[in-house]
Amino acid sequence: MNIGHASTQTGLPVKTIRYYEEIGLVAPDRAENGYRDFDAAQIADLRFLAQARLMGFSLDECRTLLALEADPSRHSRDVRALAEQNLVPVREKIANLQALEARLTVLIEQCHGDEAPDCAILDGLSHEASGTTPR
Amino acid sequence: MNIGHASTQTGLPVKTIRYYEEIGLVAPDRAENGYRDFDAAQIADLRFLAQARLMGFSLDECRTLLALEADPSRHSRDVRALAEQNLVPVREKIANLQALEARLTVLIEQCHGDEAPDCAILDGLSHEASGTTPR
DNA sequence: CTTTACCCTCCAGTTGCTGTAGGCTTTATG
DNA sequence: CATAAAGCCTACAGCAACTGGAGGGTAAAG
Repeated sequence: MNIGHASTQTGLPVKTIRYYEEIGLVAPDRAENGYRDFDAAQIADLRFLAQARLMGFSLDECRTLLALEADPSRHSRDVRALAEQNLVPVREKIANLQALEARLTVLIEQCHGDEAPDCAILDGLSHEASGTTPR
Repeated sequence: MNIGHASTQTGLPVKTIRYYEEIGLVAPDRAENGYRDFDAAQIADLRFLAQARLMGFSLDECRTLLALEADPSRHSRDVRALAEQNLVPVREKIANLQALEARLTVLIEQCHGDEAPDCAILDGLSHEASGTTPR
């Protein structure tokens, strides 16, 4: 199966598939004309990758997940640990974004949104906070 | 005020401040020894930038916001439009992350997390979905 | 006087792709 | 059968927004 077909089968853009090969996530054979040739197992891997990416796993985590999937002596505990690790930053991001959304919404509500230059949003950005420690 | 001091005053890492200069967001003077020299207005700009970044604005949007802040003939309507534009992807991201968190949580709950290889998470990644259209 | 702490510039790397250029191969159409 | 369109290939550049490191000058402290 050539790369275009693999793309329609997995939902991954052609470029992305080539990239995944480049970084060693899949290793398709090559036909005589140099075209990549994916077999069923590799298509399954690509689908797995697509799902794992959707679930927020990094490509590096995906690599680990693929290895776990291929390893019959794996422990589900290890997979679970990885998934739990992944959940932490997701929850953090949600919390941060919600806080952000709240602050922005308040600022927007306070801004008149008219011809005048006075603006609660600019004021908020100017006079708020300071003193977070830099690295 | 040299860059280290500017960093403690604004909470921005030294490297980031240099980067902001490189892309033209601030233009500090230079002392005779070549050190950057920030005045009060520039420190205020950096603080503004730090806040705006925290609020999720891109550096490009920050540039626009800084220009609006400096422009006495601005209309608060324009600022508000920008802030509202910014809110849309924030809300999208929240929704996506929440969906993600839900799916991941379910998978984790279903996974035994023991010595055995059977794993609901791997199964979920393998057998779920397909057929999203590639670009 | 030497150590330590800052400062400088320039270059490379990060993540996960995406776009473009230049050039084969295969397939469809006239 | 000739040509054109589609699909494949490689290789390089670029995106956001920094971060890290090398290599070297300057300034404040002991």
